[in-house]
Amino acid sequence: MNGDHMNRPLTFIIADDHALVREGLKMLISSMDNMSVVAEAADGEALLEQVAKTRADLLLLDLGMPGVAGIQFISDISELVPRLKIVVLTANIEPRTVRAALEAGASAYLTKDGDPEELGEAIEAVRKGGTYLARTVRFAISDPSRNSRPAAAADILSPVPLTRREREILALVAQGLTAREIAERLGISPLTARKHRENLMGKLNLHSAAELTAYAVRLGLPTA
Amino acid sequence: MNGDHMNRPLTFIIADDHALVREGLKMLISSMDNMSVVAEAADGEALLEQVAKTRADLLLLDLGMPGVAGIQFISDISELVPRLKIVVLTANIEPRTVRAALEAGASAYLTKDGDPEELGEAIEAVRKGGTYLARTVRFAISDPSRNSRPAAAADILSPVPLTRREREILALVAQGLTAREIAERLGISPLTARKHRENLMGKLNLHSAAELTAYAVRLGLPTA
DNA sequence: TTCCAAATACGGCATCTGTCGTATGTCTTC
DNA sequence: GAAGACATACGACAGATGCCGTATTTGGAA
Repeated sequence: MNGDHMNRPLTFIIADDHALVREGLKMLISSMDNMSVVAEAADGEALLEQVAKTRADLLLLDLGMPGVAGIQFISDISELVPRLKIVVLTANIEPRTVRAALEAGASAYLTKDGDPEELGEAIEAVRKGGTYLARTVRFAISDPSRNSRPAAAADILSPVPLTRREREILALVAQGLTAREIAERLGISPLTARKHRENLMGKLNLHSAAELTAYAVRLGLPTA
Repeated sequence: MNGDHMNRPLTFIIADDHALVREGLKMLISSMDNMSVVAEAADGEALLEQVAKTRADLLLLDLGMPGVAGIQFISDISELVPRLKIVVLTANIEPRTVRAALEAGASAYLTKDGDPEELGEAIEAVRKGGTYLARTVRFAISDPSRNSRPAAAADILSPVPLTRREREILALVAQGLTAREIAERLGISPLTARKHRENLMGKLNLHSAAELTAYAVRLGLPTA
């Protein structure tokens, strides 16, 4: 074992909206050599605050947090504090999301149902300046040609950037609101709300409110 | 009270589909006095196996597991092994679900975003033969000691048991299928599929496919 | 300043959905 | 064998949705 990383402990920020999960992760990380958790956050706002206040090396980020508009949040942070390595930790294994997270600046992508050992492997890889992908999502990137998905261009096509408004609409759809309710909530015409929804479905290659809802909930958008 | 609980450690089964979360919970519990985790399970089948094989005192059950048809699973287990105390651990805070879980035989109901201290409090309460409700869901139950007597108007919605077919339909709705697609999948008439869906919404007091989908996904039904 | 993407808004049309009925066959259970 | 729950099936009607257009305003980038 090389002793160079024995000097200064690696410092972590843990961002997850479930306190119990945070606690568990904290114990996991603290039980490793030379690792210490210096901050935690349960929502996007608190996270930004902690990122600014502490000088952590590594951010363990649950993509399913409230106030964390998914991918957008990653690019914001990695632009703001490039020094901070971001390890995404989520249940979402959609190729779209994995690609987008990496392109947004994440250094690693772990899934919650993966082998806990992967956490250590990911940390090691990231510490060395590399990247790491959970075994369960490697197929999403490594070999696109062997991916026998029928859904062609639309599905694959990379980050699928949603506009701010579209993300807002998506979150409301995920709560089960109709176009009319969304329109009322946002103070716009129902027809406009419908159009946004249409555009969303077009971009995501989905074809019903139910599919859109399932997608949004899986993405971790607030559903209540 | 007999002091025999100091001799033998309380034994746990941890059931959660996220390996990382399981690991975290295991460390949390192992760090407590006289507690030990004797088994874990990532899906319903494995859980039943472990329940039969080990003689654990306490089951920490994530309601969002695949193969765990929510509430039904709780009544099955508590009927099979009444000795085993069930602590529900989930993100779902719907009054309906809380009530249903308790009536199905759960001894405690914790939420993942609750204070980690609640885990200890719940275990203590359950060990003594009592029940425990997370602070965030206490509002859901007016009087936890009585559970068979309807009291308020809210009882119209109370723990409505879903039929097997309805749970099946619910899972398909959660995947974004339309009535017609569900009908094809199950080999029944689209009108029948619609009727099942209607009944579902009636029982759950929901009013759109999107709401139904959000509900199903939150319940942890498979969404892909 | 020009240009473009984003947000706004509207309409038509086929289809699906939500809500109300009614009805029949098959089980279990009493 | 009667009662009840469950699964099946159909119809009507209003409203919402999915999909196709078009068009105006606006704010920021080139």
